[in-house]
Amino acid sequence: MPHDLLADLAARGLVHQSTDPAALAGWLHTPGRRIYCGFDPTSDSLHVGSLLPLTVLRRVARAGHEAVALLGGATGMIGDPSGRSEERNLLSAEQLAANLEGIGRQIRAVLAAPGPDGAPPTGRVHVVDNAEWMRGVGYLAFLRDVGKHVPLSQMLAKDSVQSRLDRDGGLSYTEFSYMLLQAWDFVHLSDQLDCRVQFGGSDQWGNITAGIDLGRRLRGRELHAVTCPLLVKSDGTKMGKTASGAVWLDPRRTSPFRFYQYWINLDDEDAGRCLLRLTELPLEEIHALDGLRASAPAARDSQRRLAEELTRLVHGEAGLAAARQATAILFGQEIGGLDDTQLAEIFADVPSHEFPREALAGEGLALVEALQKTGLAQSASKARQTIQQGGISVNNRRESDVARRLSSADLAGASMLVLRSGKKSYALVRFR
RNA sequence: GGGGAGUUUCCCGAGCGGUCAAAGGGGCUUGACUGUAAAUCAAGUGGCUCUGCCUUCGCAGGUUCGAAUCCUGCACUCCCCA
Repeated sequence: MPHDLLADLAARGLVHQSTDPAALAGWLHTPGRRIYCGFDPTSDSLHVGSLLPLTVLRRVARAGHEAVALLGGATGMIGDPSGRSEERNLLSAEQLAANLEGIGRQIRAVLAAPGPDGAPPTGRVHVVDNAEWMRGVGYLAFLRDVGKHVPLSQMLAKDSVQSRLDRDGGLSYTEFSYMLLQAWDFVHLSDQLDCRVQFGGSDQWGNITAGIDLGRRLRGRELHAVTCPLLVKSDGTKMGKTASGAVWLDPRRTSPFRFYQYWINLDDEDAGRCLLRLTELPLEEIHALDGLRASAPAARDSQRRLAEELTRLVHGEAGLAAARQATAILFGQEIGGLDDTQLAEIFADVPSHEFPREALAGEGLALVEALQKTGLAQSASKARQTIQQGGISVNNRRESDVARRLSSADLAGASMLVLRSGKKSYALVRFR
């Protein structure tokens, strides 16, 4: 277990900027210190992008300190303009409540999950919602107690404000005020929990320093900031984005299998960086994996290890087992000998289409039609072309006959069969 | 307000009145190679009851045996001058 939190973060490339390192190290010298990081309730699930700050909170709790996860129940009413090019749409109260409930549950689960050593973080974990203390604050009181102590020149100088003012859309007074709320959160948490460090993505620097300034002015207290670099892939795109959308932590949005596959598919450089930044594997082990990646890239040990660690962290052992099983079947040979329940489970997140049982009788169901109905091919013409090019498989066995018809002999389970286009696009066909 | 240029199939972009479903590039799909990678190479890329048929070239009309290509009107975009 790393005892020196800052050194561990730095070694893993997790520090982008920080306030005075010496003072920070001095404060952290005492065990049991509290460090907080905020999470925006913009959706009812976190996605891969939030994994970075979340795992940092785990590191905090593993290093003998206490992690404070702040849910933006109040700030979520406003919307953070940082890193945004346009004004945010306000969330409805119901939506906000659902989002808080969803991400709160995820945060607690991830922070309580066992690490690679089998043990969960030892440090205490606090999950708080800033609506708890903001709800009762009146506008006039806030302006007098907080706003009065924040110079407009400093607010205007923030990058997040500047970049928006330079744009056509500008930003509203509401979003402009966001940083005051976050600043007050920091001061409040320093009052209540003696929490003196705020951690966040590099885009949060402006908001965090606003809190530091406020703490100095209101309390004469020294607060600290640590930001991490934004997690981007080597091709410059955001981590966690795929062609089909974001990779979510919620298994209903992104199945454990697809979550696992996301990491498996990272290129070498990204896999190495993610091992370092997102997993809790010891540095020696990560360096060993770096070596293997250089000497035997084809083995893809890094990707596999990364996918295993993160899938276990987010979806538990059961989720990891399901993802592995699905992977073995999907990337294995011919599919067969499985029952419908297993098939349905493995292909849970794959598009499916149901045909009446009679479709299999007589001359059977045209493969072209099945491909079209399942959405694997956009039209019959495309379906034929793909078959001719050798891109279509039935139960993982390549099929090159354009006139192929499916019959009951093609069923992989009692009433299902599996179609595949190319290497990775699957569809489940059910007959009832 | 005056003058000019333009609107093409997912995007950019070429298109002689017939041989244009429409050059080329990008993207995307599939294959080969491979590491479920990258790069590279190859094929495909409007639809269908597919050696043919139908629908597409801003919109609506017209000329013509025949138009994305010519004419008229309308809409929108861009540039220059006031």
